[in-house]
Amino acid sequence: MARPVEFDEQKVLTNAMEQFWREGYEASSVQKLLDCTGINRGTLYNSFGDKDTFFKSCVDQYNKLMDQQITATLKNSNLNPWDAIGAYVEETLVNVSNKHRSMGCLLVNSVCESINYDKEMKKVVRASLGSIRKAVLGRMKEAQKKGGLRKGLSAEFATELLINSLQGARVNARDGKTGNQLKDLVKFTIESLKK
Amino acid sequence: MARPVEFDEQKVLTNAMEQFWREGYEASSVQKLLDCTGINRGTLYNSFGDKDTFFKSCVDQYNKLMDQQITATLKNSNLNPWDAIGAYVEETLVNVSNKHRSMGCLLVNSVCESINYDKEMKKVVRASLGSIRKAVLGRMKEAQKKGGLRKGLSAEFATELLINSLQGARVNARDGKTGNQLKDLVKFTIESLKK
DNA sequence: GGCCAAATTGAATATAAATTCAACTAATGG
DNA sequence: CCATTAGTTGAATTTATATTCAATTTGGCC
Repeated sequence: MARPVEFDEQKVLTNAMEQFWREGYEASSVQKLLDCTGINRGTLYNSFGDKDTFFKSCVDQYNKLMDQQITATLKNSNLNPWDAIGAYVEETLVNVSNKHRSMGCLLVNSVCESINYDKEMKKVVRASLGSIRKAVLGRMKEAQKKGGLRKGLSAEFATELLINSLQGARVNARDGKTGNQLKDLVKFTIESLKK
Repeated sequence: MARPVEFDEQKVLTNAMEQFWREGYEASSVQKLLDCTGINRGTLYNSFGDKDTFFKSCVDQYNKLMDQQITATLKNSNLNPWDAIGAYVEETLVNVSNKHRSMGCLLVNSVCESINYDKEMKKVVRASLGSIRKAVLGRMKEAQKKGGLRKGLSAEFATELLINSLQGARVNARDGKTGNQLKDLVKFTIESLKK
């Protein structure tokens, strides 16, 4: 029937995602996206739409990456709440390539660059932040039920505290801190939440 | 002798600083900088150099703002270390206009957007982060000397923990959190550092 | 084998970006 | 009151940028 696609959609999305992640939306020109993906100008527009649409697809790709990490750690029912949270920190800050770590977090970066994003774009950016929050909150509630949360602390506030620490770490990651330095920072926060 | 300058340098720098702060370096076109400062194209290049140079001057302007806050709080010798740190948090997260709070921190935003900045640009961006760190560290050492720092905690590590929390708060500020919500997050971190 | 549907290509277009510059303007001192 | 010095102006230039499109290619199906 029709001519088959030549590019590998996953590879294209992953490479473009890394470009946006490293340099942000504004500094990632279409030319740079073509260079890093290896696809042609027209192919990009034909298969992925304009730059805005493509960016949203790349954020979706990032969300999948995050979801994999969340599923393997926070949502791992073999782990107790604190171990799951610890595993998530280990996974996202330490067991990650230097390349990825030094780029921080695409979502955090986007929030810091975002003002001109349209409604839908902001929605996509916040979706993943929301799913991390939700997964953490579930574990915090569980920890609380088991009596493992410091007294006077709500599961909701504990969640915000952890996420604040994680987001700070993602900024510090871009500023050159090592995986272990970042882990130590967040682990201290976690200890302060435990009973 | 010569024709006197018509623009107010401080106002120009402040308005341009806010433009870069809100939208970042890449999204702030020279046209936008002309619009928000009210000066003419040629005047900008004549008096402030090219966009890179102008941006550096705006970061310097931001550094002055930060230094004022640091001087009034962290370096206020009438306050004990923890009160000085608390006052700094109050000053930067609560006693600040909604406009400024919602933009987060120019330096944090720049770190998250920075990859293309040249050496000198990164140097300027990091200068202020360094001066906050230094001022906090001074107070942490003082707190430690007075026996106010939690045992087993070095002044250096406590400083990194506080700054991590503050940087997380600056990201959350851009995500819409209120001054009090941000303060609560950072204050909890501070409490976890005290004896 | 020839035809069709869809993918690929890169040149062409349109718009916006950063920067330069020559003409113009304003205040001051001789 | 003119010459001088420096500031102001916006049009002109150059370079990027995003996007479109008509021509071309490809592989399967009748």
